[in-house]
Amino acid sequence: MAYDEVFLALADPTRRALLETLRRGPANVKTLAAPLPMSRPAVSQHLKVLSDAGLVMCEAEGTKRIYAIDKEGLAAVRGWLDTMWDDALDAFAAEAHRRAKGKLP
Amino acid sequence: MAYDEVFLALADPTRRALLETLRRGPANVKTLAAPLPMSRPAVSQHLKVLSDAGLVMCEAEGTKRIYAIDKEGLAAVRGWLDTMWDDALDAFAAEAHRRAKGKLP
DNA sequence: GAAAAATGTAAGCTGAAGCTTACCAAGCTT
DNA sequence: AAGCTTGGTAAGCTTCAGCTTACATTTTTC
Repeated sequence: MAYDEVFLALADPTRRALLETLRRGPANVKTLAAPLPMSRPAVSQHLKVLSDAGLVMCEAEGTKRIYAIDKEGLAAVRGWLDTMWDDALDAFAAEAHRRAKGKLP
Repeated sequence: MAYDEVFLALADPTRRALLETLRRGPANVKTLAAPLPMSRPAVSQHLKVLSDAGLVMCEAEGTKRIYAIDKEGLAAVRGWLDTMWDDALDAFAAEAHRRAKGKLP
């Protein structure tokens, strides 16, 4: 799993807006592009980035492409954050203990 | 809270590497820069981005600046992801229900 | 107080991300 | 089958992120 792709995908506000729309359920490209202040091809490009990152998946339905959130990508980010969070808590506790024991600031 | 800054900060592999080092406890700039394949000023710039995003905090100690993980930034990202996750689960369940009830694919 | 250590900042370069327009492909509709 | 709808892709432009070198600043040390 490439964290680089996932975080880079999440770094763009337009792509996060797309995800927030898809939060409520699947949608096709035209619907997704409608409220956004940019051209439809731009939205297609954003969707490709999200798709490559594993954050959304696509299913053809006639001429339409129905996009939906792919939980795998989100799970990966959650895992990374959880590890970071737990270790940071441990390090924080250890640091506090070290300070309380040794040199008081 | 500016998600833009946080996600943009996390999008860079060097900055994630810095966070993974800080996971194990606070460190100064020289120590953080040592294993990285770039100049020390570059690392300083990365630390500024992380700091602006609220992901790390800094404390002066003599001429040294001790950087440490700031849990607030991480918490913000976790919150965003959790909301996304929960809503995506609901939407997924609703979609499955809709399909099972109405037109079977 | 002069030299050294640690670090932030400015200026400049390079590559890549994001947008647009134009074009192409595939499926409905009549 | 001719035309409309939907949407992916290519080429080109512009802006910005990230790196480097050079310089300024602050605190410690001798």
